[in-house]
Amino acid sequence: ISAKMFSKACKYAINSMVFLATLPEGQERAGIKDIAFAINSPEAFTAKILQTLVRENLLLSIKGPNGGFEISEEGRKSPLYRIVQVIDGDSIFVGCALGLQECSESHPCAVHHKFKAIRDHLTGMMMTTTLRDMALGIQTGISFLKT
Amino acid sequence: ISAKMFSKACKYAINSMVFLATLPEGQERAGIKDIAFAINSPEAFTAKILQTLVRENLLLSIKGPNGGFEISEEGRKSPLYRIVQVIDGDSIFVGCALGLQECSESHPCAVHHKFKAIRDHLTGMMMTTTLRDMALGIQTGISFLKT
DNA sequence: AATATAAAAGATAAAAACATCCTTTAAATT
DNA sequence: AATTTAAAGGATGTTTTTATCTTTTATATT
Repeated sequence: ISAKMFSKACKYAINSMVFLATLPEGQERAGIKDIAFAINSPEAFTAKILQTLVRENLLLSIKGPNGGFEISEEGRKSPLYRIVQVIDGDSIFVGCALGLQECSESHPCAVHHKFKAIRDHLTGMMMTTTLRDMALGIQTGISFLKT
Repeated sequence: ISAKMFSKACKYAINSMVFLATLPEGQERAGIKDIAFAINSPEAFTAKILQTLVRENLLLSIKGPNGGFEISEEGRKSPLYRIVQVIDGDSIFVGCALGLQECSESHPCAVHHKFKAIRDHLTGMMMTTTLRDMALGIQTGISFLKT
């Protein structure tokens, strides 16, 4: 058994978006093959996930020769939070750590307050982190998309 | 798809331990039926999880009439961190948020530093939170194990 | 010793997540 | 218009997680 902050689908989604964000102006489009290679993910599965991002208007997709995916206006303005929300829902940001159906200030689980601090920390970070920040790290060789 | 800080198995493990920690001196043992009822979990599945906790010496189990589970010496001294580690492993504390196999200071993912802060926050909290703390909240009616 | 109780162990099943493959649709090029 | 390219959509398969059921083992009581 293994706990995870994000699902694999979500990790692929984030890395795909970051990769697309690293592409230079004028050629900001990439096909699924290139994306999957860049982030070392299974191609078909990644394609499915990108479909969701397209449906949710974070990506644009173009069919046919020279087609591919690119980040939409909305995607460019969206915080990391939004990608997670679209793929994993927001249970990681609001759900009870111990599984209580109704966990709140008035009916808290045994670690409600301590966890709230962590969730808020996480939420704040995800709300303020942008693709641009992340892409910049990749572009300058400070951070990496694979291995 | 849904991300989760802890697996269900782990939540059941934690809640079971907390419930056992709330039992008064002299009758600190409970059977699987009582435990599962107290934390609103599936009985058979919870039993499996407790087996692991017994194997890892966080719990003692006694078979036969008046048998059941109780927290071991080691269990009583262990931080919440240990329960998670036993059931979910420590990937939540050390794993890469974006799935990089080798994610480190020298080869970081795009959110390595920001996530490190959160993981450290989480780890610190889990290392310092004790069953006793949690049980006290339950006993005083400040916090809850179910609904 | 026989019986009842309760956990351990093992087999099996259901659901969710992860993943692939094949067909269809849309767009560009010849 | 025919052909090629590439994503969308649908069906299907695999693995992991969650869950249940049955049999076995250990302990206490009669």
